[in-house]
Amino acid sequence: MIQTLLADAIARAVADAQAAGAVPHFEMPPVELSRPKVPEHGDWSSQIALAAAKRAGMKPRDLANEIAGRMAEMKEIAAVEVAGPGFLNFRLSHATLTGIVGEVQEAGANWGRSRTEPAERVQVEFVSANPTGPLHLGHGRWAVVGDAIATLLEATGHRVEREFYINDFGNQMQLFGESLRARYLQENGRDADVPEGGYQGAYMRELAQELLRERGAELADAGADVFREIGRDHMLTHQRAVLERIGVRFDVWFSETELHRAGDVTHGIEQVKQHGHVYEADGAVWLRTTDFGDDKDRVIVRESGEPTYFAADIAYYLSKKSRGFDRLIYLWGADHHGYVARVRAAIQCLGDDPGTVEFLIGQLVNLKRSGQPVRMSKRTGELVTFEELVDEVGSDATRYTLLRQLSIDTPLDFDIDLVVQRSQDNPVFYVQYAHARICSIIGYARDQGVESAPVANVDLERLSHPSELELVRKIGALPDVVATAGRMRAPHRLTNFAEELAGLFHAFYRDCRVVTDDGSLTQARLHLSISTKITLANVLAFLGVTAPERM
RNA sequence: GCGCCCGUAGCUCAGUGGACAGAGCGGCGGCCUUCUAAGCCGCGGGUCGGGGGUUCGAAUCCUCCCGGGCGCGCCA
Repeated sequence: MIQTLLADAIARAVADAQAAGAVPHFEMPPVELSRPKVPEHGDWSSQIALAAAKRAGMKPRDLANEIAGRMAEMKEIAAVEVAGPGFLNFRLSHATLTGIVGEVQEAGANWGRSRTEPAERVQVEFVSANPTGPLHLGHGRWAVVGDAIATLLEATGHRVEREFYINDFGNQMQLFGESLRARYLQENGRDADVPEGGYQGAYMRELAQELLRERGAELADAGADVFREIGRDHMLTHQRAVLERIGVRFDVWFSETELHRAGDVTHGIEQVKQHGHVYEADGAVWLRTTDFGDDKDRVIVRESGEPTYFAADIAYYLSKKSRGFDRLIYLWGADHHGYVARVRAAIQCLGDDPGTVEFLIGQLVNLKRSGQPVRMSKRTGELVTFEELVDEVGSDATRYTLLRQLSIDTPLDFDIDLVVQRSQDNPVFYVQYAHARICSIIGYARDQGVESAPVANVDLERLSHPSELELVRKIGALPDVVATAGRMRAPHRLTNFAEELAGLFHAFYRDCRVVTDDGSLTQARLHLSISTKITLANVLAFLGVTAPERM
């Protein structure tokens, strides 16, 4: 890759200058290359001279000049200049630049992927909803984001497992079972009331009707826990189906109840006791999480002898740990951020390194319709489910919108009316349109009897128009963009890239006609189009969005 | 009160300590006998919430203040 080549060359130039006595010896900071915003600053730029000037005891510009003088001969570089306070600006040779078009085609579907050393085995846990109701938009956001982060990690060379933690234990589940039983009895014409604080939503009635269709009246005498189990399974099936529809698949569905049944929670409590940090007070068992920065200590076994949810969290962590991952990523909603400190503290109470565990906290989603907030409340049943949203909006637009502009730190406004519009308000179509347009051009060329020649036989150096070269530069940036997006767990960088790339393609389309009488130019532009198509398709694939051939 | 997050154009938001802070939308005005007008071009628009500090250099890091979101159970 170009930037590693340049970085190595810079390091070598510094070493040469030191050997020649032109530059004193000093410890080199890491060499970073970036793409300047303005074309006048070249294709790649490095601030190494500014960063190292102090250590070298030289003026930045002098140091930069020493480096530049030793790199001018490189065949990949057309020019290297020192600019501003001491930036090194590199302009690639025409052959190197246009050669990117060939690189892309060689890589094909792998264009944009890279390796990270060391490669890690990573688990990403996300969504992790209660099976007491349908998924809502918040869950949908985490589903899409978690999946995209997992995909990015895979694209940068890591091995990833996606896991859904099923919160199917405790009072809420019991209440859910009782509520379902009441609805079922009502459907059978019996007298029953949904308990105080129970689940009133319309979906509970539908679920009861579903049971009636499947099982008739045979459950009339069954207890709440039977309904709890059956209801749980039905809700999970529904949740899984919606997730499938937006292309999110989990490798593991992990049940909290199973954790209890297998004795792992009890075992986990024993294990944490062995590390100290545990004491008894007020009849309960506490973990001294304040030893590791938590606000207050936390109960792990209640006065009643029941383990707390937190105890299950510890057991769950131990389960993850026992499965041998190098890194654990938890993706939680903002409403759970208060738990980060205690889980992290618990990990330290177990003597483990919290550095291998990441907690990504995402902000909430405000659903709007024509600018007006849509109220969502599970209890009253007045809610827009994620499924209804996908019905109305479609998978591509849903995914894209949820991934876009998503530093997950920012609350997201999701306006249904804007998202369903097939217009400029909706960037997903802008990007998809560029892809479809390219397909159309390739089809047109074929109709004109122009088939693309093997890229090795094409004179890519015929590409010279500014719009062509800008497009090539953008295409060449994909591996770097993917690597950064993965490292920063920031999939929205890919939507930004996709929109910029689409924009540059449209500019190219405006300025440069692909199919002309000039045979070699036609081939060069056709291959530029093909490489753009590959790049767009790969980005969209990383985002889980389709790349249509026609629109 | 304490903790975490946020505050960038009228709106929604990009911006990994670097060069004059960007995009889309909205507003106005142009471009289809030529490869998809779901497109392109032009015009406007900013005390990067505010004050201090660190740095050769700050929207970015530190600190205080203002404004907003979320969280602070032996619930899950």
